Amino acid sequence: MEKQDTGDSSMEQKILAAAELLFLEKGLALTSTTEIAKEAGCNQALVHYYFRTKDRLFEMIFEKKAELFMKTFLQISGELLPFEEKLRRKVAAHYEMLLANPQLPFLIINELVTNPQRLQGLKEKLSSVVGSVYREFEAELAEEIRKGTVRPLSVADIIITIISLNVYPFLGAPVLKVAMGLDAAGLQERLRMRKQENVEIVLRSLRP
Amino acid sequence: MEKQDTGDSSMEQKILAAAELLFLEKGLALTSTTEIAKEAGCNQALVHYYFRTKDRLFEMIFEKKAELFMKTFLQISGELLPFEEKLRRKVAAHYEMLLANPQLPFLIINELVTNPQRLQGLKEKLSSVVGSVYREFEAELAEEIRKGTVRPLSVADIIITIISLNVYPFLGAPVLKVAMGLDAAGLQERLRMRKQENVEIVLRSLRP
DNA sequence: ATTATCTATAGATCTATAGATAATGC
DNA sequence: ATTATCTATAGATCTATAGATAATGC
Repeated sequence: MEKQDTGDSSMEQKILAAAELLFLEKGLALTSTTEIAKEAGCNQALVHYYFRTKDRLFEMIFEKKAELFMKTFLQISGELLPFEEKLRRKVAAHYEMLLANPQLPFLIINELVTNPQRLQGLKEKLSSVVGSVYREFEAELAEEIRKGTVRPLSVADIIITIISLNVYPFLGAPVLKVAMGLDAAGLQERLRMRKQENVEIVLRSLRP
Repeated sequence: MEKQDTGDSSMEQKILAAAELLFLEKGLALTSTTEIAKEAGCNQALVHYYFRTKDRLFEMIFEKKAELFMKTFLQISGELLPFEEKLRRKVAAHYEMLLANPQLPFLIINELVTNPQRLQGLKEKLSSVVGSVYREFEAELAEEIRKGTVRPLSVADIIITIISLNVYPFLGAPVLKVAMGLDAAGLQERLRMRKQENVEIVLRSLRP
């Protein structure tokens, strides 16, 4: 038998996992280190022993999640596909990332609204990667507009459309749930079906 | 000279206004009664004298705002207009309400995610009014679908589309600002231009 | 008299650290 | 020896209330 892998079960990892769970649920301000310790199964001092401050712990989790949130658009690029098909896949991939991480939008929006200076760090971290993809998409879009297969639109507008359609249902989930009288399973089902609808709406929004 | 109108300048009103300002900015949890008092220009005990608990004060503001947020769709109904024109106006009116209250979506989403039981009260308060408008819209939509002027879609899907497109830009404002390198004025400008685009996308999403 | 406002404070957090003890690796 | 974990606590909030004083309405 190999030595048991402690990578996921060491107390440090347990604290990280507990913090992620709670931060995703309630955000930074409403989660106490006492609660994190309880969830992880240790005392509160240990949280500080490993991560020094609550803010540093949060930052580690937040940066990882924010990167995930913002980088999804990159995944499909580079492949040799027609514009429409590539876009279709990007929208779907973004939506699938959200289905797998439904609490992500809340974490990010909540934190960036209440604590805008956290954006600065993110910006520097992401601008180089995001910038190149943005320019690639911009060039492809210009070509489509020139050919007349897409109506004149800015990249920014298209991205806002995609993110709005994909992200909002997850942010508004509690409202949707009550407004439509759904339980957790019904909500899940509805969210799953929304993917195709979003792809469809995005494509329609581009037609000349 | 008339006696000065104290309706807006009484300390009670000042506290309410200060609380609204701060709750909209940071939500319930991050706003202290001490801060509200300071903003209103009194001491902290007075906040409790008038409103007993922070939660009751929050609830008064929240319910008013939530009603505003959810009732906008009602405004255009009843008028004798073709379906498309009515929808056009509803989407625009909803967006204009958001332009006038850009922090509203954050307040509501933030609170409903972190404190879902607050939904119960809202549900009872709104279901009767919202229900009737919903059914009216449902009937009109069914008629359009029968005529073949709108592709088969559920009311729920259309409402999700509208709310997603309209609400998200305001929730994501901090991200947009950084992502596009805009200042406050540039953001304002971009948000204003988005109204027409949203109306356009909604109408395109319905075509058969 | 009643209502509005203030000062002071009890009691409940919560974060971060100091210092003691237990576990581990050499 | 070093690292992990615990207990205890200082110091900083923050909410809510009690009780004193000032302002107002009759």
